[in-house]
Amino acid sequence: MAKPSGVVTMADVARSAGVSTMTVSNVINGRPRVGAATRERVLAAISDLGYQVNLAARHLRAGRTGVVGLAVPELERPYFAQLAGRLADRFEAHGLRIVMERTGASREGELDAVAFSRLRMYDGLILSVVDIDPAELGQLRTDAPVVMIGERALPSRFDHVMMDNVDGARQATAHLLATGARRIAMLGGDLVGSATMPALRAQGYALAHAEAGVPVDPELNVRTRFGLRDGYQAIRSLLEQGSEFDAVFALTDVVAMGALRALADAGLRVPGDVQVVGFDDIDEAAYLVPALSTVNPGHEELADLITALLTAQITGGPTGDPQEVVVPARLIQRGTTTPLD
Amino acid sequence: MAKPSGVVTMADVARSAGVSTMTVSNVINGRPRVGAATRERVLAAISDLGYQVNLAARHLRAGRTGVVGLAVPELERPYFAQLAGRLADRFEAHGLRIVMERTGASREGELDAVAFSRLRMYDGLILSVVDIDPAELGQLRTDAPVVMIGERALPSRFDHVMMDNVDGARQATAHLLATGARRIAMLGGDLVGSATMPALRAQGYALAHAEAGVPVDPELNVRTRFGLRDGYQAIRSLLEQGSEFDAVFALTDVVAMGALRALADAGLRVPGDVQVVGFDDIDEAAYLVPALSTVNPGHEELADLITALLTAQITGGPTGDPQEVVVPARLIQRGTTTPLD
DNA sequence: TTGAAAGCGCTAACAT
DNA sequence: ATGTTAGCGCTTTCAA
Repeated sequence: MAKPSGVVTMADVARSAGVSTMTVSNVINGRPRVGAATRERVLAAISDLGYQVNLAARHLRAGRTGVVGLAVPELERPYFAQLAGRLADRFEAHGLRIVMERTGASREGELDAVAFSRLRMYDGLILSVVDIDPAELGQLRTDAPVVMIGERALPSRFDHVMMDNVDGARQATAHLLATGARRIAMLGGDLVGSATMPALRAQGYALAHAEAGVPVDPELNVRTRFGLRDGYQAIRSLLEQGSEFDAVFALTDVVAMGALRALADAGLRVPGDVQVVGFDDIDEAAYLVPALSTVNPGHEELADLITALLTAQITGGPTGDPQEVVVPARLIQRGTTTPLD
Repeated sequence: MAKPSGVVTMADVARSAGVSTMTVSNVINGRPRVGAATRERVLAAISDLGYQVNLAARHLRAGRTGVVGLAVPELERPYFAQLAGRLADRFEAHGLRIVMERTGASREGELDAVAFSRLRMYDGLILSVVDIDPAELGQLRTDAPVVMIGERALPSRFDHVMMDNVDGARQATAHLLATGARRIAMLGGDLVGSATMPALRAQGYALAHAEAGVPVDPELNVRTRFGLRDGYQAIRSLLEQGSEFDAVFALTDVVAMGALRALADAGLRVPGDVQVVGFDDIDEAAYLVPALSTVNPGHEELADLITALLTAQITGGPTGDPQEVVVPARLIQRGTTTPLD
């Protein structure tokens, strides 16, 4: 029977089986030196009492949880949700579980909520950095396994896996230009910043223009957030202010989805009147009608690298110099752009 | 300076500030009886040393972590990702953080991975039950705050928040029938089971048919999983086997998206040739072209209820009889169905 | 207002 | 093969 409190401890099991807590611990953790008869008795007592290990206690003592944290800006962004699924598959193979939490895309969220304390509940952390300042990275615990993902950050002492934002955006824009587009609206870009996702993708956009000798019209960039509604509104405002454009480069597929809806509402045909390219190659992109042309940032490679780097840190401790890896991106042509022949 | 290990404990801070660990604890937890000067000194030492509380230790001793677990079948399913976002907003207002993990939709995952042990790391758990057996529910720790979500389960001693799967599906199907559809393909339904989501939604489908006096043709139900590709394949197989249908009830919006793509590939127009209704009202539904008619399961009410029930348990202990609440669903008519005039 | 002592449940290290 | 001792870092008494 359970104690009045309802919580059964290892000591209760030990008492009930007539052994020491150490023996119970050995049985639970599958350690070898336990007699068969004793093991049976302990197992019986465990199922009798409905005992479950207290992970907090184990963690406190053993210093590991078997849990890897994944901290992302928003839980509901398909890109991150799908990344989480891929990572969960991979880490499972290493006996580790992924748990996902959100930072709110704020410096505060990224530092305070995740790095400062929660880290202690994880064996390792995968942190999607959006708004953090490289200087503040120094505040993170030095010895905890961390892999950063996301935009290019200044050199830090953490492993860092990145997609090729600039080149991906360059490919997308170049394709649009090659098919004859000359006035390409950009949804969500940042033409002035430097190391954030919106800035990097805008750089690729500008680069493709430069390579093609086509001037960039800043009026065609709409600063916006990255929800469905944001993409919708961006097209609306472009239309309302009378801007002319023959193509759209949306900084994310989600924004592209919002844009496609707004274009349809305005009676503009895709790709006949306006071509559209997104970025991220989320699962939904291939299933839209017409299917969304987009940039695949290298999902599998990213997930493989993140897993390899973090498990190496977890099992091997600090692994020399921090790695900084960029995974190549590639354009996926689908129905929202005109094929080149 | 940190100890050689790199881990700064409360004792280090206490030593550095010339106080006891108890005073440090009091400062950190904002407890009243601490002198202003002492508080300053402690705070200075904390930021000096880069101290962070060890949540495992706190949890072990105090039994709380400030973390609420959300265990769902798949991290990447938009319905759950969007639910997570809503819950995170609400729990934040209570000073609690949501972390999300997956069960893999298996009994084993739901019981073993989540309920049995991980629960010990959370102040409370929101568990999406898919495959669990009510009998096994008895094995869960009695005293931990738990709210179950999802399908109708047999009475248990846990609070349980449900959407109205049967009535939602009934509304969707009834609308299709009212607009003249007579052969409604069902994607993902389970015509024989009883208390799972596929079975409940299939019951609503059958109920609407019965009410309209239209027979159900079991050949029009395609058993399938709930990914985009699954919806796509389901339509393909229906088409290949020559089944005729004038409407589609997809058990989830994601399946509906896959179906829409397959219909377009087959040259069938929506809603002209085939009407389509989904279920879940995920954010994407409103932005598809044409926009997806679907069933809104009451997102905000569900999130409000879950939050209220769980925070009540966390702050107030066991709250008498377990609640079982069903939130009404409502049909959202959009572009994939023919409007009734 | 502050501190000392005790112990949460578990496991590493060392007996036996 | 099993038990004993000690202590992970924190917070709850209770005392000063």
